Amino acid sequence: MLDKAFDPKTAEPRLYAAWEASGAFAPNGDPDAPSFSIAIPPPNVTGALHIGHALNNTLQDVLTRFARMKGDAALWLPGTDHAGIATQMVVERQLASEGNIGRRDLGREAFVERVWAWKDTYGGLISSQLRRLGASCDWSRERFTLDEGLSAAVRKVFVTLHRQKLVYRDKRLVNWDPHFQTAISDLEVEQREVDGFYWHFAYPLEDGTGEIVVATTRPETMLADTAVAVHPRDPRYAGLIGHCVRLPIVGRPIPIIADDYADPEKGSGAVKITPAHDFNDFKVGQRHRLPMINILTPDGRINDAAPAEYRGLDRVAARAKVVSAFETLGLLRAIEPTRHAVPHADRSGVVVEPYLTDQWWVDAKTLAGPAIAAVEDGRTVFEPRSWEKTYFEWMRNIEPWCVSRQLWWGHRIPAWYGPDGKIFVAETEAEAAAAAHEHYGRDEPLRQDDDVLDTWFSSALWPFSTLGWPGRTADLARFYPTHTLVTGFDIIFFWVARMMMMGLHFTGEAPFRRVFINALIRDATGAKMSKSKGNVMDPLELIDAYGADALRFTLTAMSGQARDIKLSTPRIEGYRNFSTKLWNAARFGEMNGCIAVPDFEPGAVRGVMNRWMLGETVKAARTITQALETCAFDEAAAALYRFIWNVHCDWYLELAKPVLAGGDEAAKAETRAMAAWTLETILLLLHPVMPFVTEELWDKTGAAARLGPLIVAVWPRLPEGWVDPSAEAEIGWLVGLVTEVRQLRADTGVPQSARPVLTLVGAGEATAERLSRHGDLIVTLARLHAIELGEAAPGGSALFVAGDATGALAIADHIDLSVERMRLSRDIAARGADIDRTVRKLGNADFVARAPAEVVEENRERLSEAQAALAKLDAALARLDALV
RNA sequence: GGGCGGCUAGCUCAGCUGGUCAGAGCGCCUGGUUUACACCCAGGAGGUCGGGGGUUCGAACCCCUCGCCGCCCACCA
Repeated sequence: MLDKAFDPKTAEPRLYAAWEASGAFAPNGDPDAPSFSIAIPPPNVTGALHIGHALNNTLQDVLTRFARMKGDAALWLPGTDHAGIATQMVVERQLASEGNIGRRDLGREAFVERVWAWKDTYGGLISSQLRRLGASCDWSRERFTLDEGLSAAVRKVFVTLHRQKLVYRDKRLVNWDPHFQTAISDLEVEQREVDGFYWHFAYPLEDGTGEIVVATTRPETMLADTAVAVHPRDPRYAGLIGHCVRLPIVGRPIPIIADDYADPEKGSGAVKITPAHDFNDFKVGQRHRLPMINILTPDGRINDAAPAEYRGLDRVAARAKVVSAFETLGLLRAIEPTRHAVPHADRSGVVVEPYLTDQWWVDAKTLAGPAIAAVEDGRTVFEPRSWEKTYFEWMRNIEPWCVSRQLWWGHRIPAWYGPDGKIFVAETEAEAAAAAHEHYGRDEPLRQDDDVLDTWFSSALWPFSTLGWPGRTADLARFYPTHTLVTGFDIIFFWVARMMMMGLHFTGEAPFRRVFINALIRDATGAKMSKSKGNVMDPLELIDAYGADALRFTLTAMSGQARDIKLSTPRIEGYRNFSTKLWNAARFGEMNGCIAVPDFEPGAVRGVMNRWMLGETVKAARTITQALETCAFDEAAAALYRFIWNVHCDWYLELAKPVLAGGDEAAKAETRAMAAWTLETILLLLHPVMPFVTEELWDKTGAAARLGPLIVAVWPRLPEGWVDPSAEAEIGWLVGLVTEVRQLRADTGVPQSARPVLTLVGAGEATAERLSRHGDLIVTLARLHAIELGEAAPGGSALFVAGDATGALAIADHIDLSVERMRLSRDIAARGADIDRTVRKLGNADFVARAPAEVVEENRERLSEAQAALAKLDAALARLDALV
C-alpha cells in the first residue's frame, strides 16, 4: 500500500543514487541510436547552485531525459569552469581573512597551489547540488576547464591561431582594472550612471593672445594631454589650427589640431586629446601621430610622467588637486553638474581606466564571419529566434578580443620570450626552446609570459574540448556537434558567440544545432535577485520545502516567458500539490486492483469510456512530445497538468469508480487494465519534468519490475488511430450533461444532499441509447436520485438545454422560484445576445461572400443551435410563469 | 543615439500562422465528512485584451502613432 503522500526528502536521494549507480546517465551503447548531446554551461567552481542554474539545468535535464527515453544515445556532459578572476578573488579573500598574506607575498607557485587546494575542497559543491536537482549528467565524463586535457586544447588553439595570425601581441589601449591590475575585455566592463561634473578648463594660447576652453569629467587626465582638437570647419577656431596652447600645470606646449572628432555642437567645440587614456583620443592620436603619455601606474596612481607634486597620488586625489590647481590659476571657467555613465569593472566594481599596455589579442572579426554565416543559413538556430538579431548585431560590430589577463589562476599563455624580446609561441616549453635554438643558433634562456588567458577563452572550446579534442576520440565523432545549448541571454556574447567562432574554426562545424535562450529569474516583484537585496531564492531551500519535482515543474512551466520569470512560492506549492494529486491517483489505482496486464492491447478496449480515455491519452502524448521537441517547455507542462489533473483524475477516474465498484466483471477487468496502462503512460510522459515521483511510482506500481527503471523506459509512441471520435462525442455529451446539472444545482441553491430526479424530454434515439449506457454514471456524478426519459417535463422542475433534449430537474422542493426565474432570464439574455451577433454577421453580405465557407457554415450551425436552445429556455420560463 | 522585450481578470501569466480565444494557476466568494487526495471536490464572481488611429467582411492577434515599464549595445565634451 502506498503511503499517504510522496516524501521527497527521503525518496529523492535514494532514487538519485540508484540512477547514478545503474549507469543510466551514460549514453546507451546502441551503435545505431541517434546521438543527442548537451554540453552543460559550466558553472564557476566557486559557485553555489542559484535559481538561474536550477532553471537552466532543469531544462537541460528535461531534454536529456526525453531524448534518452526516445532511445537516443543521450549525453549530458557536466563540468565546471575555473573562473579566473572570480576564483582568484575568493582565495585572496580567504588569505586575507586568515592573516594578511597577499598573493604577491605568497608567490605565484604557492598561490596557485592554494587555489587548487581550495578547488579540491570546495569545488565539488555545485556538482552535488545539481544532483539534488535531479540532473542526469554523465558524471563519468565530468570535466574542468583547467584539467590536463582541456589545457592541452587551449594551448593547441592558441598556438594554431597565432600561427594563422589570428592571435597577436599588440600595444593598445585596454580596459584596465586597477584593483586586480589586469586588463579586461569590453564585455567585462559595465556602465554605471554616476553623478559627476563637467569641469570647463581654459588652456592659454602659447602666444598669450587668448585661450581655448575644454571640458572634461576626468580632470586628472589633462596631465597626459598632447593636443586640443577642433573641427576643421569650425569658424571660431579656424585661425588657431596649427598654433599651440600651453598645458597648465604641466607647462608643455601642445598643438591645436583639426579633426572631425571634435564636435562643434558640444561644449566649446574644442576637445582635449589624451591619447593614452581615452579610446576616442587614442584614435585621434594615431591619426595625428601625437605622443602617447601614460600617467598612471598599474594600481591607478599618478606616475613619474606627471609633475612631481602629483606623483604617487591616487587618481581620485589627483583629480581634486588638478581642479584646485586650475582654480588657483584662475583657469577654471565653469563647473557643470552632470549624470553620466562611467565604466566599472564587473568583478571588482572599481572604475576602469583606459590603459596603454602590451596584450594578446584575438582577431575576432575574422573568426566572426563563419559564425555569422552559420546562423544566417540556419545551421544553428536560436530559440526564440529573436535572439539571432542580438547575436548578429554584436558579431557584425565585433572588436578585437583582449585575451590576456594579468592574473595567476588560469591557462598560462604558451609564449616564451628570448633575451631580446623575441616571442616563441609553442605548445610546450621544449618546443619553444627548440624554436629559440633554431632562431639564435644556440640555447638561450627563455622566460614564459606571465599572463594567463581570459577564462572565456577556454570556455569557448568547451563543446569540443570536453569530448577529447584535439584527439580524434570516439566521443568527439559521436557527440559533436552537440544538439542543443541551453543558456541565458546574458552570456550570448561572452560565451555563445565565442563557442560559435572557435567551434567553426577548429572543427569546421557549428558546436550546436540549437541554442535555447532561457529567461532570467526575478523575485515575485520583478526585481533582480541579489544577495544585497536579500531577495534571493535558494533552490536548495525550495527543494527542501517542496521537493525537486515541484521546483522543476514550476521552472519548466514558467520558462516560456520571454525575458523574466517572476518566481513565487505559491506557484511552487501548487505544483507540489500536483505531484501529490498524481500520487493519490496511483493510490486509487492500487486500492482498486488496477494492475498492469502484461500483454494489454490498449487499442482493443471496448468500453466507451476506456476508448475515450485512450484517445485523450494519444492526444496528450502528441502535444507533449511536440512541445518537448520544439523546446516549448511551458506548453509541455500545461498539457501534462491538464491531462493528469483535469482529464485523468477529474473525469476518467470518476467515471471509472462506478465500473470498478459494479458487478460486470468483464468491464471491471478492462477498466482496471486501462487505468493501469493510463497511469504508466502518464508516468512516462511526466518523467522528464518530474523524475523522482514518477520513478518512485513506476517502481511501486510494479512497472519497474516488468520493464526496468523509468529513466530508461521507452517514450510512448501512440497511434493516432486510437482516437475514437464517436467515443469522444459520447463522453463529451456525458461530461456536458453532468456539468449542466451541477451548474444548475449550484445556481438554484439545491443542497448537496438533495437527490432530485432528472428527466430528459424530447431526447432522440441516440441520446436514449447513450442514457441506457451511462445513466447510472450520470446519476452518481450529478448526485441524482434517478434519470429517466419523458414526454413532458414533470411539474416543479427547472429546465435547461441538454443537447437535443430538454433537461428537467425536479427541484421544486429545494428551490426558490424567483432564483430560478433569474437564472432562466440570464441564460435567455445571453443566448439572445449571441443570436443577435450571429444574425448580424450572417446578414452581412460581405461576410458571407468573403469569409471562408467553413467559417460561414460554422456560424450558421451556431445560430441554429442557439435558436433551438433559446426556444427551450423561453418555454421553460413560460412554464415557470404559468406555475406561479 | 541604436536595438530588443513587455503592457490581457486582484496577482503571475497562456493565447502559435487574424474567424467559439476572451483562457489557466493563485487569490477571493458559495457549497461540500462523494470510502485516492482538504496539498481535496463541485460551482461562481471578475477583463471595453495600455491610449488613439488605420487595414479587413472580421483584430488581443497585422500596420501607424502615443504613453508608460524593463533590458542590451554605444556614450566619460
